[in-house]
Amino acid sequence: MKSLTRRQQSILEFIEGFSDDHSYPPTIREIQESLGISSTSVVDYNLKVLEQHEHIRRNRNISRGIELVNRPETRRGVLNIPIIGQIAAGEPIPVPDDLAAQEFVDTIELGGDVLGSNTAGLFALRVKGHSMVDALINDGDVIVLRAQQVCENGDTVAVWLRDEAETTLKRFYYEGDRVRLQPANITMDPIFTSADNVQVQGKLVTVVRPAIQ
Amino acid sequence: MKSLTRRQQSILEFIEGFSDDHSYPPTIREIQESLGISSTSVVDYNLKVLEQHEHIRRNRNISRGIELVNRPETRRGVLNIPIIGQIAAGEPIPVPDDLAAQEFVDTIELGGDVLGSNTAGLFALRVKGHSMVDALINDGDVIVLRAQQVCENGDTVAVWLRDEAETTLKRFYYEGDRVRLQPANITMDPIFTSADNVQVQGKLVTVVRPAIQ
DNA sequence: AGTTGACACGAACAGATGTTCGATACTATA
DNA sequence: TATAGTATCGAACATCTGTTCGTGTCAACT
Repeated sequence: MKSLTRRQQSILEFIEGFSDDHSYPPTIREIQESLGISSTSVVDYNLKVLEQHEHIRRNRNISRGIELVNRPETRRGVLNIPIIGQIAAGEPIPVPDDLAAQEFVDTIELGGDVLGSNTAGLFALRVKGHSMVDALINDGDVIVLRAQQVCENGDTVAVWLRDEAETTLKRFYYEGDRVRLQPANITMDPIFTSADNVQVQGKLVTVVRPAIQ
Repeated sequence: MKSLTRRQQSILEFIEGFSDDHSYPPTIREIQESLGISSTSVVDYNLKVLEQHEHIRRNRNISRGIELVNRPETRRGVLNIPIIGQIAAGEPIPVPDDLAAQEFVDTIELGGDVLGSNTAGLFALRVKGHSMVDALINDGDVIVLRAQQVCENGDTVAVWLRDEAETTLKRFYYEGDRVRLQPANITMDPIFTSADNVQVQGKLVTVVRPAIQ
């Protein structure tokens, strides 16, 4: 690949800088004036070169139709999970539907490496109280769940225990007609209950204990 | 704050979606046509409302001059913390200097909202073993530390206990000539030791239990 | 000298785009 | 009913903006 002219390089850099400052790319004339180029056609010419070298992509007849390719900042991979409510032992788990009308939702920002591959249907809850120490989860922790009503053996899930009227977070195992709920803390004993007493609300994906100051 | 009209909400969502698909915001007419609105002035009217509610910022007489505010994806503040090693009860804590020669370091990607304001000198360690259940930290968790040799009362710190030759993670309290190390798990008892037996290695900032599949 | 290709220049055109204005419909309230 | 506030509509206007075209410069090569 042929290397870029000084002018082409500075145009590329300007586009990057401009896109960072604003949330949109520059127009041809903005490039022209900022770099002191005498004509828009010069910018156009060099943009065509940059396009051939696949540094940018252009959408014709579209204002500001310049897209940067290979832009690391453009890479997805950072997700904002909405924290849609709290989770406490004695309360049912809020589910994503509840946030339909909500305007301002707190979010937690996590990289894709933390969340794993499947990032669909994720939501987060802030844990209130010390009821989940057996899952090694502290007061104030944020847990990220995937909304689902069924799960596989071995999944760590948030379940609502109907008889006990409480929420808990355990590993889930079908064992014949009953269910074994195994705490993550290996020093603690499992609880057994009937299958129709447990209502799976979501599968645990990640736990975050945010900024301890 | 007054809540948004259905139309205003869909306009906002369209701008977000459009900005994600392309790397630039839509024009007023693109909003109009995509949402089946009869006139550009309606879009303009509603954009003004969105601007007053500070959902967007507008640059006048500028094509595609719509900037999304509070756009988490646009915010900087995503940090890659290097995971420089493991932490286990029986081993000293690796410190950032050790990674001088390292080329390939695993990292963990966290948003600024998780890390708090001071993000200088952060590094991460993967926890090996169940020796830190008393700090509600599981095998496989990643802890983010700030490298420092001193700390204040109440800080949760990673310390090396010389006599016991082990690493632990506790809240730290000077008490006269001795030190009280308090587990995060409220059901467990503190340990007391002399001040010169404890060597502070870093202050705990965040704990992450990555992707439980 | 002549040719070629890369790059630049200036001007003009056509369409894209933000803005504005007058008018209308709807709703809640006095 | 009258009034005010909100939301919508259609049209026109003034720029903004991408594109194109003819021309010019310069270095490399024949």
